[in-house]
Amino acid sequence: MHIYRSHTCGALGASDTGQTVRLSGWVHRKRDHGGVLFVDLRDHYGLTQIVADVDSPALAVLEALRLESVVTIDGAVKARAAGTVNPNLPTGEIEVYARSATVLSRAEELPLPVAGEQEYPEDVRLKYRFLDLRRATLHANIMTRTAMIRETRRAMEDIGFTEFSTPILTASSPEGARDFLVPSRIHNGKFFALPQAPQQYKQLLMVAGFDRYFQIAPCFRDEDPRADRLPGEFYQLDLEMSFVTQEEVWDTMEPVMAGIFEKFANGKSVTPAGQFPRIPYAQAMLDYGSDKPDLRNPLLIRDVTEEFRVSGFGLFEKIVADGGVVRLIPAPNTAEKSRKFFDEMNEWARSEGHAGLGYATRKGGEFGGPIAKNHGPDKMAAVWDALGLGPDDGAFFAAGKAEQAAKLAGAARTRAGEQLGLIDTEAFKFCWIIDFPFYEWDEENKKIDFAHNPFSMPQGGLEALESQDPLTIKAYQYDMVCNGYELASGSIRNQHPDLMVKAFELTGLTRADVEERFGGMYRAFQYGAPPHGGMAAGVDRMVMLICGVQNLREITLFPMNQRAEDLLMGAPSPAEPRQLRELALRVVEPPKA
RNA sequence: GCGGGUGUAGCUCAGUUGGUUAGAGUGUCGGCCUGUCACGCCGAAGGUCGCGGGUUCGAGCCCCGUCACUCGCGCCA
Repeated sequence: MHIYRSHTCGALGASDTGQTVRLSGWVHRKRDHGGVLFVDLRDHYGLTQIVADVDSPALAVLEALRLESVVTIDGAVKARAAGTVNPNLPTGEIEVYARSATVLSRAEELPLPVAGEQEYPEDVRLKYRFLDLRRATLHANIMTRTAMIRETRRAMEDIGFTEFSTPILTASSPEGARDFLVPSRIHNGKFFALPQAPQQYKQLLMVAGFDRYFQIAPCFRDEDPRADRLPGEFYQLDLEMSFVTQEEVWDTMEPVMAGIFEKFANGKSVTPAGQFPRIPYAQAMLDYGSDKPDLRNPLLIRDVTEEFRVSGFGLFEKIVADGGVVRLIPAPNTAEKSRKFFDEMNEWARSEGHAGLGYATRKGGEFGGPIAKNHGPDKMAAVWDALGLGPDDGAFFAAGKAEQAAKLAGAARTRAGEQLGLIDTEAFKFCWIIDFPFYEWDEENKKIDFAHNPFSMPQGGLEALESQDPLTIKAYQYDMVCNGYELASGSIRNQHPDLMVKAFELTGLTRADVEERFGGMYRAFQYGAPPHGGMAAGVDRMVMLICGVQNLREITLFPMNQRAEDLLMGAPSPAEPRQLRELALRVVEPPKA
């Protein structure tokens, strides 16, 4: 017999009754009845109940053992008596009567319980991540993550994509996020950068003629994290295609993404491939107040600017007169909601830094609230009729400059949908947000800057760049959005050197700047570059959605904390003086003690 | 860098208007228990109420500062 096990802890069933077996695993739980002891023995595959009574030498061994110690059990499979079968356990029809128990590794008192799902402080979980990872939910999430990545690879290869690994030590990109730098020993004073994304490499692969590339790519950005944004490093499904239009990218990737989600959605509905709504950016900002709308929320923002151009409500009238807008967020069937509900929404808006969120209540056709009083019931009724709102529908109002009002309206739409229980939690609703603006106004530096990817193709090409107001130019640039999360971002790339230079010139850079900063790609485009485009999808976010968790740490093996520290490995840490000497580096501000 | 929330036993949390000795559950340790599966019963240990200052006869509770964690804003082409 194998020295550690004949079966795993998830393998035995009624048909194995009578067999002599050997199991190894962790002591998950103990139930000590004095004369008889039950141990739930756990491994990766499952739990098996071990029994030891006074006739077994295993009793004394197991009684003295702490939870999470590792043991080998020799014993016999016994069918459980009627009434003692555990229907909640796959191995619940049997138990193993222990003849002997061999301790392989003793556990100290645990800083973190493995059995059960009690919440535990983040720092303890991260410091003892190896224990945390034994816990059932996290363990299963990690397996789901790996299964999803395997499925992604299979799906991409099935439709003719080839996976390539691109360099991790590469050049700093002057645009975008803060880089992680790696000092060069051979070239003192010079630095590698870890890639924020394989963007330039994948475009070079298209120039090199590989046609369809993908990679489950590690990406590195030295920016502050969020619950849905890991500090330091994360993974993307990165892909690029040659000789394609943006519609072909969408048509190619809808089946891949819908397919992965359907496979792991566990009964939840998924927007079918071929039916992802394609919503222009400007429309999304009007209807949802966001470029990553949650389509599970049925509420639609309405523009009521014209209705308040002449109004007894002086505040809104003035805002409209000053060129601002008024947006309405319906609050359906809120006649029975207390005043408190509406007031709390207003307080919330103020706490988010907005001037305030107006509201009007309606009950049986009667309007309430200050906006309705001042605007007048007849004019309010006209608004309600025009928008098709009902006699028991209230509404929230966001007024101000177009951009701020849209942002507030979008946040209020999300919050109202949540508070009113309108979000369908059993669905994954996908859409594309398309036609992003190519440029935006950089208020800080008082200049035009790229709104998104500077390598995107502007719609209208060179002609648009030369003749149009830059801020009105759109890009062949798109995001894939699911349930309010930006899951992927992509574009058709600009592969014409002159067009590229012109695009950068409008942001204040020169041809020489472009040649210097993007030399490799600029050179590549001189020697026959195919039209190409692609996208990159956040693998971590996909797994997070499927696992139904709100935080990326619940689906990541060894995450860093919010201050970008690895508490398990103790990173980052000071460098040895010898290392610094070799690199010709000096730490000028010593780390705080 | 900025804003919100939290901080009380190892952990999850309660603690009234500022009032005597700060509690519960869980875990740990000890004892009992032959059919449990979140086993049960008895007992014990375990607290600088994050830290510093202030107000007060009296502070876990009020005020100021600070630190940590966390969520968000900035940032993330």
